[in-house]
Amino acid sequence: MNRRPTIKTVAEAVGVSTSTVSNAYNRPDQLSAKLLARIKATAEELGYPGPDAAGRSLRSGRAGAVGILLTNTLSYAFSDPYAVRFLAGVSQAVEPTDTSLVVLPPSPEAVQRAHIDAIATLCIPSSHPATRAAAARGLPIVGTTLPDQAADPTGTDDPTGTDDPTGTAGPGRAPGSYVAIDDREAGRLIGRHLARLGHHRVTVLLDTSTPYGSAGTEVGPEEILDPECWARWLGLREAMPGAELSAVSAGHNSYECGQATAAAVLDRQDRPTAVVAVSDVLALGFIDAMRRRGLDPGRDLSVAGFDDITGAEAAGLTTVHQPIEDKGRLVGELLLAPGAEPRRVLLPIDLVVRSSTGPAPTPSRS
Amino acid sequence: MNRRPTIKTVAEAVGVSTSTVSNAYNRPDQLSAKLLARIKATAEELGYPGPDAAGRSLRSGRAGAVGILLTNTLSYAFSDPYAVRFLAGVSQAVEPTDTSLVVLPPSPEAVQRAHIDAIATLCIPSSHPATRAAAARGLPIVGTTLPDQAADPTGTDDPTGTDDPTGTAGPGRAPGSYVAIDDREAGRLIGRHLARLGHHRVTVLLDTSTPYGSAGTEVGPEEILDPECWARWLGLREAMPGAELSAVSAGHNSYECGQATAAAVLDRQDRPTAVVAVSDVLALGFIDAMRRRGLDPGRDLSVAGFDDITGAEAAGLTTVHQPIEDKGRLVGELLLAPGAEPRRVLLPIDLVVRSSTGPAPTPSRS
DNA sequence: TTGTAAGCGTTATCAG
DNA sequence: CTGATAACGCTTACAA
Repeated sequence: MNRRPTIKTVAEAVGVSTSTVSNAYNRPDQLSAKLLARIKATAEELGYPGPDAAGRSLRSGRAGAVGILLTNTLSYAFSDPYAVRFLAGVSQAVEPTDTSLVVLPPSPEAVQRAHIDAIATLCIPSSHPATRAAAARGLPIVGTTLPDQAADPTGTDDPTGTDDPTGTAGPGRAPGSYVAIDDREAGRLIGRHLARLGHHRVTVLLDTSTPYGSAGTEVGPEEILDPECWARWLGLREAMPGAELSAVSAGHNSYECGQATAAAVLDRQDRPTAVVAVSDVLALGFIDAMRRRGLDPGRDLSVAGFDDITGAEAAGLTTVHQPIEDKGRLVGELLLAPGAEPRRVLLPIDLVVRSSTGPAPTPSRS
Repeated sequence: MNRRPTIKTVAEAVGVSTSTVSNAYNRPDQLSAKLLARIKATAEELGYPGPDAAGRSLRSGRAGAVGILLTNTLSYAFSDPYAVRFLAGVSQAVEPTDTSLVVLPPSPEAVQRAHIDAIATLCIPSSHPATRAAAARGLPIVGTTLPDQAADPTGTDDPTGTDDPTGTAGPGRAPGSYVAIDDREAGRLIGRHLARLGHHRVTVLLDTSTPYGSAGTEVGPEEILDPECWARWLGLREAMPGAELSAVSAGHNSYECGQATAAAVLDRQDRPTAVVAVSDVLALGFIDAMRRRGLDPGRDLSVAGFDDITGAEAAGLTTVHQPIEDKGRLVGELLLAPGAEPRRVLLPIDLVVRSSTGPAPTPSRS
């Protein structure tokens, strides 16, 4: 039983040097057609499977893969429609280049061990240990949120050449590349919409993928400070200065958690007139729970979400639309071409009013 | 501007040998607590991000990742509910071990370059070039279909120690590890069900991820020979010996293709009394198209699918249930523990009769 | 067009 | 508990 054949085995068998064999795989045009054929043939014969991935990337410094760093468990990535859609977009971009996609749980260890050339962060703050691990490795990072001070809503696609070498922008690092929407503005859109409808008492459903509060618990505004994570909430508050806002932690970001949280919210004494979930999945779960109780979303209680995922339309959910798949695709493109200058892309959003929101009931407590 | 720090940089800075630094990361218990702390500290200080992935795996032979090889494009993986669910299962298994998940398009190149320790194939035949590439690399492979001669339906979970060293089993290779359902039996379940309902003329909707026929085309039975891919069809035929079976290629496996194919099938002169789609997505799309035309599934035409994905219940789709997520989880487990002996797991299936199938209309052509 | 030689960063082995 | 040494399999200037 021999050991697995290497480039050397093949070279010896053919009677050429290892570099020639290497070239046969990496620069086929540098060889005479004859030789190339002969090499490929004996390689086949010997059962040489082609250049070893580890050896190759140790030498070349490239891994041929990009990573997506998720907030939650891996399996979460496959249960959240938003994440799934986003990943589909990334795939579209990387596929033609024979680059593979590595999905990563939010663990610094996993990030360290991953064989990747660049990494994108999905809903995970830049302060998270796993994100830091990526930065420490010196990997090009592409974010999916606006950095800190919710930037000026200049317009779509603004790859300003204006580099900020001093990094005076935020606390610490200069904001890198990203593809994002203006989440704060999205919050404002919903806020203005609800205000216009006369809502004064609204509850916000937050997911607690980031460690603020725990499921079902009420969350005080002072805990919601990271603008990178809670831009939507901040925008909402901004647009409804007079309203009585409360926040409830819904657990993690899923349909089931949306359903479960409904119980807590609907039974409250001072039931709000509107509920805003930080994501559509949560909102859809909430709506489902309402219907099961015989409540009519938009009449008995207004519900709004964010993202406009598949299913939002069917459910009549008022939400803020964003081009999820495009976002993924653009992220994929940035991942593949990690230029020196950070690139920044701002995607357009739209308020989509459907039947789940309606005028606030008149103040007379039913 | 220095080059990126390595294990050596750290070793020199601390004044120890590289092996000690390596141990600090791989066998922390082999060091005095003091030294370990000192090493970690200077590593931090120097910005050493921990052992480099490429170097480490070149030396150790492990990549710390497993791959999933898909039939279709990468983005397909994220649009097919079956695949998504399966991947969620795999994730659950691998996540606790800090192993990452690499999703691979069906390209031999991608398989060769991938940094993985084992690979699972999802709906891709073992004869496919990409699968062969994996075999050539000597990667442990876990399949998700029964090898060739649809095995004896012994029961659930039958990790027979009975190795077949001579490989007399099939044409060529001995069947390796797999986690599968008896797809042929699944076909029989549907077939018997339809036969019992009096159906004689049925059309099968096939996806053409494997290169038999092209979208919308009628497919002759002689082309449908690979039992690994079309076990469901074979089982169906087996259970309906008297019936007039036709097969239609639906393009790829998606809701949209199911919808589109409906047009072709419903307009036919000799419209069948029942349609069996090889997957639920296809069937759900088909049903949707029927409803849009004012046709009532189960009354005007019976429709059945396979897999019992999320949404099948809501649509009232008759189908064969299989534990998709468990399948993924089990595959993940086999991937992590690639023993020498192939392990084989057969998962249980159930016919789930819902409203989309009903008695065949009486022979009088309406 | 092909060969030579020098590592890439790590870890296993074995000795101290 | 720590250190020296030798690979691991490959790529890439550069030289022939």
